[in-house]
Amino acid sequence: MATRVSRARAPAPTGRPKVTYLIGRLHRALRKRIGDALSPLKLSVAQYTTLSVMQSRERLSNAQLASRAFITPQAMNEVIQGLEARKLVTRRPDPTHGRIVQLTLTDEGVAALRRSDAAVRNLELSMLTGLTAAERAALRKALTSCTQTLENSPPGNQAAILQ
Amino acid sequence: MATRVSRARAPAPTGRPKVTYLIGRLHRALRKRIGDALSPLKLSVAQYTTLSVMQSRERLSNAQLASRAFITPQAMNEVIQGLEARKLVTRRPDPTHGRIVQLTLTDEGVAALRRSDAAVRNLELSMLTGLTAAERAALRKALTSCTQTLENSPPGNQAAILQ
DNA sequence: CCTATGTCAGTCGGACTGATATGT
DNA sequence: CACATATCAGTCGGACTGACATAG
Repeated sequence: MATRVSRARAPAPTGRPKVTYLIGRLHRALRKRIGDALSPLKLSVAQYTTLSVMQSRERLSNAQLASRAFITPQAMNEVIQGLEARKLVTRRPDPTHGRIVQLTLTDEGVAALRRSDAAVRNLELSMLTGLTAAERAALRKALTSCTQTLENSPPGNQAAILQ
Repeated sequence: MATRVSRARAPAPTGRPKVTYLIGRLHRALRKRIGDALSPLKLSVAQYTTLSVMQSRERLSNAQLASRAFITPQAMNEVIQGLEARKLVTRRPDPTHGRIVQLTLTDEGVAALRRSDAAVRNLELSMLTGLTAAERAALRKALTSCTQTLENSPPGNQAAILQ
């Protein structure tokens, strides 16, 4: 039979466009723009993010950086290698622990961070055009809430989220 | 009314954690979870997204699908190839245009979509735990606004958008 | 000729898992 | 030995650009 079932379908109780989808789409657009904005500075998005993390607190190990950026140490290691090759960070052994390598921003790294930060900030401001200050704050709060909920809930128990 | 400007540090008018960073982090966590939820169904996130797009309106061409998913036709083509290999979609030439290939969900595709939709919906609901209905609506609205602003603003004029 | 569409090929950034070496 | 840290190696999904053939 002619299945013209268009509106008989139960719409998702989460709202029409899934937040999942919106996040993915925004992420893609944002990544592209940031990549473009950062390309003159020869910085990748991951590198910029890492530099940002290093800004606030220096002398972190690779493992600590990875933990803060919520990626694996291996992935962070690759980012760090790129940054070190460009002399934006320095590596030196921890005086109290032979295996740990301390990472710090070089002066060049600080300069690169400052320049790229300006570019990203402009981009973010333009993106947030159309939202009031209250809406921006609410957006940050909502994104943070979602992320924490996801990261804290053990995998596989989405159905039993009662917590 | 101490509007004292601290010029020792960049004040970051966008707020402390950049929305950019929050989006990236949430996207990563979300992608991982969806991937896990979809792995029993042998579906990738991109494949699931594509199936979702096909659900609402069938008989789309690859170019149309790509446009709706906001990716390049080449990227969509690869996704479609995977779906066709798994017999979740069928391809047949457009009767009125020899070059265009119409794509439709198979019964298996509909079934796979339904099952994965349930999984993703559960995941999304759990993610949104902690947000009121109004906050969820505001989140959707804000994400949509940001995406449209980014997609509509021509590249390279971020600096022209004054705060 | 020009445009849109499909598709092959190569490449990329970012992240993952596994394995391994080493220091405490 | 257990454990954390670093790092090499391989792989992956997802997306991109370029090049090209073809249909209208």
